[in-house]
Amino acid sequence: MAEEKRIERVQHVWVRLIRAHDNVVRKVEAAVKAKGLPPIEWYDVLLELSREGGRKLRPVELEKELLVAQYNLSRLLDRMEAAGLVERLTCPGDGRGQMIQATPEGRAMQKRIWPSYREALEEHVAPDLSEKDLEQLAKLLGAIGGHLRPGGCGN
Amino acid sequence: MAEEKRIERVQHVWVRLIRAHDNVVRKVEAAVKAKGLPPIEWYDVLLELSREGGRKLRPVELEKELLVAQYNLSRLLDRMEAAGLVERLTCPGDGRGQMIQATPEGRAMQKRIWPSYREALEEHVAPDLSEKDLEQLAKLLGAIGGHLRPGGCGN
DNA sequence: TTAATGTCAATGCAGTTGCATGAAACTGAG
DNA sequence: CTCAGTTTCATGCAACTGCATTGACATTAA
Repeated sequence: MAEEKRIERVQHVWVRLIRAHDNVVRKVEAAVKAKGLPPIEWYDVLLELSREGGRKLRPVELEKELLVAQYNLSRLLDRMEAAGLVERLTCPGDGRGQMIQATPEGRAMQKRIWPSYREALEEHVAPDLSEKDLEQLAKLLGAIGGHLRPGGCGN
Repeated sequence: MAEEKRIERVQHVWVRLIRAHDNVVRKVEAAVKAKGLPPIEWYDVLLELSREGGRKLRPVELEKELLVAQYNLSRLLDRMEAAGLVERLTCPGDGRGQMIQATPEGRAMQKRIWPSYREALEEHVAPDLSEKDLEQLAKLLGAIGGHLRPGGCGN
């Protein structure tokens, strides 16, 4: 019965987590796409590569930062490379690996995406929640997911 | 500056919402799949069909309940029908539509899935949160997503 | 009734994901 | 050094998704 009560609450969280995620992600993606900008994951890659004033990263590292499966990242980088936003450099000291680096176009694209992205977040992520609630929600969600670096524009 | 503070918090929520969702969904799906059971969306369909002691639903209605795109639902039902879990009946009074109904196998499958599903939820959704926190989290998430019916086993 | 419009569901196609595997390169024990 | 085991990244294939469209029927207005 204490058990019953618990599972019920867990279910509430489960259902609403999925619903909230769908709701928010769909809206933000739609807003960004509506401006003719690339998908959010592209931004995430570019953001990671722009940290600390621009850096090279191994795909393996990106994988961990971004929570993307290896084969998906491989193909995501294919697409971004084809679009001229990132380069694959040979990796000194490890012949298997590579270093991924944003091209100038990639950096420009990141800067170009950010305003729209930011606007979409403000508009669609919890527009009705108070500052206090936002903070509380972030804290509770943080207890569920692993840790993640802050988002933003990288500046 | 008040604006700055706000967007920062919004971003925290955004990032953690995605991270939490990924984390939880991936684990629950993996756990259920590991037992050779069908994907979660199949359960969701069967659950909806089992409410109120078993009912027929139009795809359009399922669509709204389940937050699935029309074309995806159409094909999801293809698969479930092929697996013998649901039937498409002709819809009296509307020649375009159809009524979806769980077969006996479908109802059996739903009952068979539930224990594993429940166990996975208990284990992977917020295992470290107190009852109070769960309730709070559900409330805050509820403010973000639209409303949704409770999950569970339908009994 | 008819014509225009709207709703329900299916489908072709291209793009994406998951899974399993493979090839190349690194590592470390002997 | 050599070989077994591991890590890094790519890829063939099947399944799934999103988008656009179609076809069938329903509804409304005239």
